Amino acid sequence: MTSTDVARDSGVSRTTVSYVLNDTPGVTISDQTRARVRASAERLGYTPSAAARTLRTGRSDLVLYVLPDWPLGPAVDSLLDHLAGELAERGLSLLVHHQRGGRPLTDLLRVVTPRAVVGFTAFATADRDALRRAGVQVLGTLLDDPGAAGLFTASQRSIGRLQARHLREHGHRVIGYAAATDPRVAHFVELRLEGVRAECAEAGLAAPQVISVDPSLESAVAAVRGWRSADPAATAVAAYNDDVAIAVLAAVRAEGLQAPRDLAVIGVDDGPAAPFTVPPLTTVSQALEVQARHLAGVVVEGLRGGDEEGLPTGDDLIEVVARDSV
Amino acid sequence: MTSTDVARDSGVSRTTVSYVLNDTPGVTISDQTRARVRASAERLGYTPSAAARTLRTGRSDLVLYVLPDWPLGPAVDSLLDHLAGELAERGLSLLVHHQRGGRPLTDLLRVVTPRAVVGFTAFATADRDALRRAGVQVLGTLLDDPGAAGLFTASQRSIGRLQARHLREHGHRVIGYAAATDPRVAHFVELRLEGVRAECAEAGLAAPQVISVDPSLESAVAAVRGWRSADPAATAVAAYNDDVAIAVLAAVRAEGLQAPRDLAVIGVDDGPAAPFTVPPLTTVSQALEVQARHLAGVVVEGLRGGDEEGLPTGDDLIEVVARDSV
DNA sequence: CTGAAAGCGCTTACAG
DNA sequence: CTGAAAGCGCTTACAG
Repeated sequence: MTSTDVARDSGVSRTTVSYVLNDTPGVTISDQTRARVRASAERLGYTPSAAARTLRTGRSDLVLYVLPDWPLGPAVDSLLDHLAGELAERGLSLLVHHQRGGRPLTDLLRVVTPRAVVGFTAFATADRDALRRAGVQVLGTLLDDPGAAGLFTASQRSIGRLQARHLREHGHRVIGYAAATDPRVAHFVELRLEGVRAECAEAGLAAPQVISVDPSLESAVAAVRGWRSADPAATAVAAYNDDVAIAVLAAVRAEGLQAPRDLAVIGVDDGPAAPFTVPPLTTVSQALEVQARHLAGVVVEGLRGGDEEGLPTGDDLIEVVARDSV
Repeated sequence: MTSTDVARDSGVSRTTVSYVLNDTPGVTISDQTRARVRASAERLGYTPSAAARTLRTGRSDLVLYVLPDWPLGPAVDSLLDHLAGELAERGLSLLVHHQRGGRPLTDLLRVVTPRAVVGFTAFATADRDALRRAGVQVLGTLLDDPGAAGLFTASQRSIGRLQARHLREHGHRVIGYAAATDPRVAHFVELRLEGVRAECAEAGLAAPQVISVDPSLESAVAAVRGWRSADPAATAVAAYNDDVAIAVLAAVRAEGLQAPRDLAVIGVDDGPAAPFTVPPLTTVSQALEVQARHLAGVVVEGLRGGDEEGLPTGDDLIEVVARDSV
C-alpha cells in the first residue's frame, strides 16, 4: 500500500497524491481531483510510510519523552496525557521511553528518528551530545542539578523547604527527616532533604535528624523511637513522600502515641490514601495538571526554536494540603 | 554523519561499512579492516539512520506498547521495565504509547514503523485491521473481552471471584460491592464485579449490593450506611481496588464502627498503603513480576511467529494477602 | 575478499 | 494546473 497505489487508483501522479494528502500550500489542485485522491486513500487504507517521509524530509513528527528507572506514580501519567494532547494539536506524536539500566540513549536512534527528546531527569553528557550530533533537539530536564536548568517542575528543594516551613509555622523547633531507602530515588531524597536543611538553618533550628524508612512497620517504629530518643527529641517529621509518611503514622500508633500531639508528620504527593490515614495526612501537593500545561508549553516553544531559558521555575506550583497530622 | 563518511574515513566502501557494523554473516572481511571501520564509526559518533534502515529492510526493531487512558499504578512500570529488558536482549527496543481520546492508532504509523504493537487493553477492530494491513504484528490484549483472549494477566473476573471466596470462607453470607466511579475504569469494575456475582451465585449467596464510592469520605460514609441498612445487611464489602477500600475503611471508623467486626473489607492491588491502614487491609495481590516475565515470553514468542494461543491464563498469578480487615 | 548499483517510499524543486 | 525525476541513507543481491 504505497502512494503509487493511490496514484494509480485515482488516476493522478504520486506528486499530486502527496500534494493533496499533505495539504501542501501554494499548489493549486482542483477540488474534484482532491476529492478523488482522498477517496482513494481512504478506501485503500493508505498510510504513508513513516520511514520514507522521515528519510526524505530529514525531520519527523515524533517527540520522545524519556522517563527514569524509578517509580513515578500516577501523576506522571496525567502529565503525559496532557502533553500528548498539546503536541497532537500541533501535529506531533509523543512516545515514551522508560530508561533502563545503563544502556546509552543513542541505541534508540537505531529505531526511531525523533524531532526532539524531552528528559524527565538530566541526560548523561555523552547522551546529550550524541543526540545533538544526530540532529535531535534535546529539551531540558526536571531535576535541579547544578548546570541543568529545571525545565518545568517545582524544584525538589522547594518541596523540602515547604515541608519544613509548615512544620516550623506550627511551632515545631526540632524536625526529623524520614528518608526513603530505594536507591533509584536517592537523588530526589537528597534534594528534598537539602531544602529541609536550608529552611532549618535559616530559621535557626537544629539540623534535621535523618532516619531511613523501608517502608515497613518495623523500620518505621525504629525510626520513631530514634527521633523521640534523640537529644533534643524531634517533635515533627518531614517524610520523603506519602508512602513513607503513612508508614511513620502507623508506627506512631503502634507505639501507642498520637499524631500530631506526640509526633507531627508531613508527606509529599497528596496521593489517594492521604485523606484517609489516621489521622488524615498533611502533605505537599504538586499541582501536576498545571505543571503539565506548563511543560507542554515549554516543549512546544522549544520545538519552535524558542529559548528555553528564563522560564518560571515553578515554586508556586506546590502547596501544602493541611489536614490533621501536623 | 552517514555511512559514506565512515567509508571515506576508513578507506572502504559503504558496502563494507554496512557488513562490518551489522556483523552480516557469510561475508569474509579481514579483522584489520573490521577494526578500522569500527574505529572510524566510533570516532565519528556514527549512528545509522533508523529511517533509512527501516525503509530499506522493510522491518524495524521497534516494539510499541499501547497503554490505555486510565491510571495504572506503579506495577505497570516494573512490568514495562522487565519487558524492555527481555526485548533488548533480542535486539528489540520498546517504546510506550499512552492512548488518548479517540484518536486512531494508525496516526502513529505516520511517525514510527513498529515491528509489533502490544496492547494492554483490547484494540478497536478498525485499529487492529489497519495495523495488520500496514504489516504490523498485533499482539494480544490483557482484558478478558469475549473473543479477545487474555494475553498474559490474571483475568479480572477471577480477581472478583477470589475476593468473594475469601469473604465467604470467613463466614460472610451477605456481601456488598464498592465500585469505582472513574468512567475510564468502568469496564474493569464490570468484569471484577461479574466475578463477585458468579462466586456468590454458585455459593448460594444473595447477589452483591453494588454502591459506587468516589472515593471521598462523604461518599464512602453513604455507602457504608447503604450496605448496613440493606435487608439483609451486608457484613462484608469487596472493593474495586485498595483506594476504594481505604476510603470505606475510613468511613467505617467515621461511623464509630470497627472493621472487620461490623463490616469486613477486602481490596485489590496490595499497594504501599495497604499494610498501614486501620486495621491493616486484606487485599488481592497481582504477582506482577511473574506476569511481566510471562508477558515478555509471550511477546518474544509472538514475534518469532509462534502461536499466541494456549497460554496460561494466569489465574494462579493472584493471591489474597490476608491482614486484619476481613 | 571488496565495490558499484539498485531500490525501499516518499517529497519537492523543476519543467511543461 | 500536473507530472517526471532526483535524492534522502541505507542494505544486499550481484559482479569482479
